[in-house]
Amino acid sequence: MSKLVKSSVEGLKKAIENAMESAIAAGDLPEAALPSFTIEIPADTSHGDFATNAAMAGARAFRSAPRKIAEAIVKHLSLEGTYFDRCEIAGPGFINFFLNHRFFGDILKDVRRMGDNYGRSDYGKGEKVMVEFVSANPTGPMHMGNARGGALGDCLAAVLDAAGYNVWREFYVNDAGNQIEKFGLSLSIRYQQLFAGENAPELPEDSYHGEDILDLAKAYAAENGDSLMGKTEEERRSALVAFALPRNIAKMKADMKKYRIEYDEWFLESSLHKSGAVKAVVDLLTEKGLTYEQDGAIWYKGADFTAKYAKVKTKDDEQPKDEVLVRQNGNPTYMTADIAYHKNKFDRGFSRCIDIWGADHHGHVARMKGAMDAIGLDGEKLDVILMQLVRLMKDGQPVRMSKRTGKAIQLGDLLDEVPVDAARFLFNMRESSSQMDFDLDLAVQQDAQNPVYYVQYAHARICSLFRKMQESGVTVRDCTDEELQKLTAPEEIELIRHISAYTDEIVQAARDYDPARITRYVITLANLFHRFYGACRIAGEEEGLAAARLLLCDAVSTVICNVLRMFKISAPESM
RNA sequence: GCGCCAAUAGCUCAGCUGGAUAGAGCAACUGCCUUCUAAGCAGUAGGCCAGGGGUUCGAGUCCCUUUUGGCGCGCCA
Repeated sequence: MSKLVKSSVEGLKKAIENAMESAIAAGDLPEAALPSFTIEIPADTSHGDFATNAAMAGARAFRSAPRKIAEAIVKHLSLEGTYFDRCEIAGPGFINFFLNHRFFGDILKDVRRMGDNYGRSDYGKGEKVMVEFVSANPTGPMHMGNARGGALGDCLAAVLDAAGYNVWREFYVNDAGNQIEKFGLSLSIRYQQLFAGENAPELPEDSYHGEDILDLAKAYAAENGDSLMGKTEEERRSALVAFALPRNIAKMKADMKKYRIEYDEWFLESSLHKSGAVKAVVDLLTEKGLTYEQDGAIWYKGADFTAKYAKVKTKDDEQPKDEVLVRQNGNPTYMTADIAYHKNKFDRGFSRCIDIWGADHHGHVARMKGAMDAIGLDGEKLDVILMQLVRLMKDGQPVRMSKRTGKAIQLGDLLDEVPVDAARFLFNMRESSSQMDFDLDLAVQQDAQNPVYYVQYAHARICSLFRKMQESGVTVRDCTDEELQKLTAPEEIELIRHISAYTDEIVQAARDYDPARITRYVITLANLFHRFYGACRIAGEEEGLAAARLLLCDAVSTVICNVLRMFKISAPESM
């Protein structure tokens, strides 16, 4: 919360508690432990600026009707030294509080003073947190789901940063394991098909059928000819993977950069295998007596650890299954590497790790958290955000997005068509837990009906207004309290009230891992501004009032810019 | 079968740890530019918050259940 709002709310809470104590002492309320109650902002402003349910919450403790309790509280309430100048009892027993007008002026002064830093807080106390997101397989191009994950992860990281966390963005590259095997196989067959025609093997059903594989094989052939035809299958695959993988990774980096996402680190899974960290996990679990061998594979006895984070199966015949750590063929599974990866993260000093996964990975969540406990870490410190998958809609019809069909719209294609501003904004309008349709037609529309333009337009309008005022020598300036008192129109008050909530919105978005909250916030801010703009004029008004309104516009501009900058969306000065 | 996510206006979705008369944007209809950007504003209309139980001062919100949709339950990742 901004300091002003915070001190107002905390001061109010204290005042109410004091009032209850006084009421008890005076015999107006029976002896009882003080109930816990909340202070909230009423939806309807005629119910005051803040309201408390203290009287209703205390109905049971004080064994009395809420309105009677409210009367006792109000009788002993002192608003001395707070921003509130009156209160009233309403409805079933709410006590509504009305802010002194001085509060609104002070908010504007606060915004002007803090500027780019308005909205930032020390809520996170500098805690080191990692947000790992996208982490797409490097075996093929990124898709729509990665576009949502990218916008979500990057903006969540930005929100955490603004809320006072020390944030690290990371991309985990699965450049090892089965998928890479399959990648090599697919490349090898495509390569052979280029030279051997009908004599070449067919692509197996479960390999990669996308055009990108063929393109990579062709690119290799163009540079190196048919030299691999005479080599062994193993040599051919490793040469092709060594050629293709860096290209795919470079493409992912380029796409992410185009999407305005800069990672602190691209972490290679292969490094965990090379360093022995994966094997060390198996050894560690074995030391703890949590492994056994069966059918030539090494298994993890993790059912009890997993159970802590998942609902336990009720039926006796459905025991939670153990997991394979090392396959019969000697290769560790994805899970083993992932345990090693998360151990590595915590070893690097992150006190909290946030992973953004597609909803199709939800079965993995409880296992990974449990595994953290199993290796002596704390599964509670691993937070997984499950993102429901995106459906791409075009002409009202869903477009399929399978990597293997080769027909799917890829992230790169999307960014060629859709402006980055629009993509980042639209993907952050829905909270991660809801399935969403991405309307391609709407996103591509640059002129109208696209919410990102609604917000940008509010900013451009303010800039234009400033230019206009500048022509007659008027610029934004500090205002006296007396001048700020002139902002009394409902449109002005509503707008300032919303501005005052910004810092708290960021804290809540950080707490809930929900950056979409800020997107909605800024849309509402734009809406309130447009209403204000329609109702209140500046040019031609009395000088003091004009100056106060100009300061209000400046505060709106500051908040819109701060949001858009945080989300890496441009804020044009004219449209 | 078991589990995860969801179900709110014609459509897409908000609704903050349970609060007062359930909101917004599209779409529809009616108004508003000789004055700061009409990419805007004001207004009208639109609802058994999927159904049914329960918890309490009070439920769209919490619990149980039914129905419907999406996604999982691999020596895949």
